[in-house]
Amino acid sequence: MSSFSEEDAFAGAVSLSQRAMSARAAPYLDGLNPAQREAVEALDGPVLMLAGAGTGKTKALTTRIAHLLSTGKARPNEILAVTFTNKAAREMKNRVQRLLGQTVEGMPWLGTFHAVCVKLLRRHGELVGLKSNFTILDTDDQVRLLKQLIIAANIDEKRWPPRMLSGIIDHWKNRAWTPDKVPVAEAGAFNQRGVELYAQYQTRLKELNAVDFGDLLLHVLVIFQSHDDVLTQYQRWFRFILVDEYQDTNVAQYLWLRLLAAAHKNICCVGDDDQSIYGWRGAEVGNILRFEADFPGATVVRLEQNYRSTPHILGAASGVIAANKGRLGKTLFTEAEEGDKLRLIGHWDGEEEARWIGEEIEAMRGGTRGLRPVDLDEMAILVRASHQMRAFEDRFLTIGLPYRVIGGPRFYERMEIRDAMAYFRVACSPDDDLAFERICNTPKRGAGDKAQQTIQRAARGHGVSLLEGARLAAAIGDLSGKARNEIAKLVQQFDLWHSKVLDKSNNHIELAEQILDESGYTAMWQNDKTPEAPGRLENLKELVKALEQFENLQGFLEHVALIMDNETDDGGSKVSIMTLHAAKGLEFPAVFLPGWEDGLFPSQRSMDETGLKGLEEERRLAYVGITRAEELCTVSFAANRRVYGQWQSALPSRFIDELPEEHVEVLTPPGLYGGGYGAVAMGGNIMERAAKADGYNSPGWKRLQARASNRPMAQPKESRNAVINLDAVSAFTQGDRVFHQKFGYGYVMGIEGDKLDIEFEKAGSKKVVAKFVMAADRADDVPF
DNA sequence: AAGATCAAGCTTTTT
DNA sequence: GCTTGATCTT
Repeated sequence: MSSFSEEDAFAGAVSLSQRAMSARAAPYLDGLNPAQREAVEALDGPVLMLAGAGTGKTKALTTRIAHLLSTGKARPNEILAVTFTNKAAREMKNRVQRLLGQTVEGMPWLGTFHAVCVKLLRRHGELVGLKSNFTILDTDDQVRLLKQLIIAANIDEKRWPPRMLSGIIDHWKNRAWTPDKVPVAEAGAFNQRGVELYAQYQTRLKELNAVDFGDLLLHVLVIFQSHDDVLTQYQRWFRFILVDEYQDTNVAQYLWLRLLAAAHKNICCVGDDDQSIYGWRGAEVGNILRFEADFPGATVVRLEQNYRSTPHILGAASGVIAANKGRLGKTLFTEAEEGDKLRLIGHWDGEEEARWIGEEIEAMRGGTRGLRPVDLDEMAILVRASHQMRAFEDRFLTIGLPYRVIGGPRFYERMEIRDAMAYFRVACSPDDDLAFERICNTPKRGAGDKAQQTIQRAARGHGVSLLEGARLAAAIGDLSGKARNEIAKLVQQFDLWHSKVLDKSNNHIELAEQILDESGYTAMWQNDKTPEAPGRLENLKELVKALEQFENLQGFLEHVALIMDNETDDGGSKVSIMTLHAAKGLEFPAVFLPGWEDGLFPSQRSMDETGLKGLEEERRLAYVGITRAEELCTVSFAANRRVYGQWQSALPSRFIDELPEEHVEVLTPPGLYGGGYGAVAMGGNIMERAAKADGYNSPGWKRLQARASNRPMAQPKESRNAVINLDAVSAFTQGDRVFHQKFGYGYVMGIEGDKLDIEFEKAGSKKVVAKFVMAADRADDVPF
């Protein structure tokens, strides 16, 4: 079977004039250090690039692509370059273009594993029983489907939640186990019914002409394994393979790559075993550790010169990671100036930690810390678990410190976006039962459980889609009055919308707006009085705007499933708050690492579930955290913390003991040290170190003291922005109705300095800096 | 069928 | 402590 020709399947136009390029010198090679240069120039055969944090990995990788292209070794469409995130793929594409100083048309095979697999599967899906227009389910759809199967199988969904099954199936797919390949030892998972349900789920997906994320890879792998001709074609076509973040690959991805590289072995894997932090979702560090065994004679290049951090930061990070066993081992070095030591500070509780960090950020911003003034964009707070973020959000909201949370709910995962997408999905493919089910009673159409069961029955009885089932049920009269009318109307509307989708002369953006308006979906949110409603409407507008970049609705839906990132930065300088996981690949001049307490970090659960393996992964997380910092890294811990509403005390993280003393400066909060609870917070070993470092004479202590006496900041209510703030305050009087981004609507109950005491309708009574509040009647005009 | 009230459970996250 | 889902009530 070779149904494709080179022209259409790999339609990446070759815009580079190869001969001209190869004749010229390669200026892009000049900026490389010897190791990077070696990694770039070893074009043939297997290469493992062990790239430590901040060693110019992306530079080496992109230069390698540029080199492949400009030497004429490969055309843009003959290079397979896979990443894990869209962001990484985008960045790579941009940098290759910049290196070559011209647009590289094509590179159609530079993308995420999933995006590449979608492309392959659209073409060869029939080999695993898929039509080329299959839909991609996200986790939400997946779980709802599993729930139906669990109920149908008469299993108590309380004891055996769908999420759990979804996790098990994902795990199996990560390991490249189709239902027939699941080992007996594991098959009994989920109340002995795991494999059975897995098989049913796959059957159901096939019926729906749908795949989940795991399937994208697994199906392609199965095709490669069972269709030699197809595999051979791609082995020949992808003449050079590059893999980013190799330490994060799972078994399925590993097998996939190994098959593709088997013939020519021109595979270059880049990664850092010390930064493997995704074991819990199937990544196998073993893949990178085993590379040389898999590809005998591989060139192994170590990138060890770090261009990011100061020696102290690097030293602290190396000290921690050294405690891990089974590393490939790298010794990072830098030519940077010594800089500040990593700073360590203990606090009484989580709130105080947040307060201290807030003040520290303000001080650094003003240049008070003895450093240059640091912009908020240059600072980040990296936490282990997202619930830690709240303390910071609360604190920063109160003191009026702008922040941004990275991660969080992604745009396309938001309820209103998913609802809107479901409408579009049914309009495009009336057979999309999952989508229909989602919006059938949203907004409320009087079609509750009972009505939906009737529709289901009608559909199943006649072997048709839910939409058709609804048509039948409404026609026959199985539905009660209100539901019947409403459903009949909805079916009619979908007929109209579907015909408009098919009619190419229609503008898809107008159609999308029409669907959202006529269905009553927009109105539903307009009538909603909850504080989130305006934001949701804004998101819907955003969604419609995103349509502009696509030719039609179908095209949009196809792409959206794979693009889940949400990079909406509304300008303005802000401190970033994110998890350590989200911080991988990023860097900041100043980094705060709060919550270094045993149980929280390293996470108790991680250690309980996977023992030493888990602990080592936590340690790598610590390593990732420290190495994000360029100039200043501050680790902190709290003696007490409220977890799920309960106060709990904890000991400083064991990772703190692993920080080499010579790279650490122990800070003692002014006025707290020796004051009883400070000592408690510091714990025994930390106390020792504090004593050795002679906290009272350390530069950090002096700076802190200097700051405390110089800055009026330390006294509350007399902020440096007093003028501005008072201006903001004067805009309000008691009793005003106001709107706040996070807390929603409320009434001003009192004014205290630059803060307003507001009774929020949803959030209760809060004191908030005036400039973060607007008059309620203006709230509707302001996009946020 | 829809709102209200109550119990349970709770890392890390990309596609 | 707070959100989510399931059950109860009208």
